[in-house]
Amino acid sequence: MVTSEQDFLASYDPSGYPPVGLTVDVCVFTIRAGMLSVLLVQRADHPHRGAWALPGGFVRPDETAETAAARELAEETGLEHLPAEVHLEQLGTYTAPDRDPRLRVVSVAHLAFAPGLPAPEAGSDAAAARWWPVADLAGDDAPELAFDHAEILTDALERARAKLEYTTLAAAFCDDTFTLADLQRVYEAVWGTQVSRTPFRRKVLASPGFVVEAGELTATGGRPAKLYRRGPARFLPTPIVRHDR
Amino acid sequence: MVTSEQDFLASYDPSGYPPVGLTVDVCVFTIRAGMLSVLLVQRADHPHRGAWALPGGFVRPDETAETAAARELAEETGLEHLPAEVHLEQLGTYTAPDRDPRLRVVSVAHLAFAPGLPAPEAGSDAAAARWWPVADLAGDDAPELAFDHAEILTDALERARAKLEYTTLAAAFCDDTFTLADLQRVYEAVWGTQVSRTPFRRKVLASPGFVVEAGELTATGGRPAKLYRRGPARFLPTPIVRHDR
DNA sequence: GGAATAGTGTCTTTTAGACATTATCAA
DNA sequence: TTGATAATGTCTAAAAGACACTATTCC
Repeated sequence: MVTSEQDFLASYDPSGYPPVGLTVDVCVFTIRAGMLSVLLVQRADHPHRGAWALPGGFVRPDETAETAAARELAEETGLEHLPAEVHLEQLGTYTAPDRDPRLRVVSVAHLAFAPGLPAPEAGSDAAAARWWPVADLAGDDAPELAFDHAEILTDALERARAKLEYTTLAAAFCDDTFTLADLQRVYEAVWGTQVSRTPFRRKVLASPGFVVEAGELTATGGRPAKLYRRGPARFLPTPIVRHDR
Repeated sequence: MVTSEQDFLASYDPSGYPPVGLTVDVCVFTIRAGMLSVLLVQRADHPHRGAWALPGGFVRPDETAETAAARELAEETGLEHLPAEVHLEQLGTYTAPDRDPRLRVVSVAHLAFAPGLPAPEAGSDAAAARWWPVADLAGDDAPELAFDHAEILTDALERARAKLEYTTLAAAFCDDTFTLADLQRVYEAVWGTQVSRTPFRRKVLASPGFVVEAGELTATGGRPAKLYRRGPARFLPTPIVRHDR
């Protein structure tokens, strides 16, 4: 029986195990034109040349996976520093031995929520970079996704949808100040369903620390709406449940 | 700017990056004597000699992390094959560069729920192996945990407690047949709180596919209870919420 | 019969959901 | 004034939670 201690000793010998590459991929969601969208880059090189992929890259020796994901995210979105309101969390790790044809690459996938961000620029490793509405990634003329990124995206979507139910993370999609209608539209965009107004407003306002009044009003075509900011709460006392339909 | 493609090329050269070890750790919970318990092994070698650790080991070249976790779990519990009712899922990946003093080791932690299992045997790499009530891992005479395993355990506990709210996984802690009182005791053991009977029973029986009647009765000191088996459902239509106190 | 445990009925309070009503702006 | 959007009030139905009551076994 091979024990883990023997494995450990074997690992001191570089020939004991084949090399393992450690990367991060980031599935960053934002809402653009009312649609849930994800940032993808088009690969300039083999393998999967021309296919669209989640932004990502290798974890450097002094980095944690999360640090590397934040760096990649800032680089790909062209920002000097990642804005504090961007939410970043680990999604899961993808370890199929043949997921990269060149060598064993293990990817720690991350999930990020961001308010409106500037249009991205292509890096030197990417032919192009753009926001894709997630609805456009399912149909017949959906682009091919590289590696196992379609699976990662599916998992990220499900995680994001579930997180809106019991956390305050929907506000991470909003600008610094926002109305309750803005927040409701986030839920509707992410879930792809209608949300009924009255229970939604009641629930949000009854959740301490979800939102706090900013003291200002919007100036739009209708009655001005109160503006809110993100509150300190991270979890909802009782969930906002989604319904099919 | 270092791009991920340059990183990829560098990784073909073994000297481009220091070697990365890929391991799994498994946080397997069961309920013994009414207490939520976790399997720990006592380390026989440095580093952290004598400290208690989560069972785990290296991922082999042909394995996924989940396959490796299932293998380690079966080995440590002394079982030939992992019983089908054991639930195993990925918890998260721990990547702090210095979490192992010998070389960079990235660990994909897993979470497992198991019904009553035999007392484990120590492997060749472990001085001892035993089930620890999680309540005994917090106090003053709690054992020292190796590496970052205390952090992993904390994350696993929180995940387990949350999962009972919206999934049917509590039944994974039960034997093949069980009573509703057994199931309620699972919730109470994992959450460490009281659960009130009437709403609990109503919720369980109103959740299609959570449990199905086995058609038999217990023969105990009181009125015989109906026995149930695990149903096909994996998620609850509405959550069973925990309350503090 | 009494203790112990399982199961059911019922009452009250809370919450969800639908919908009507009022409020405040711009054109 | 009209249209648009925000905010509030109200009614009904469903669910949660507490608790009492009944049922069935062993001693």
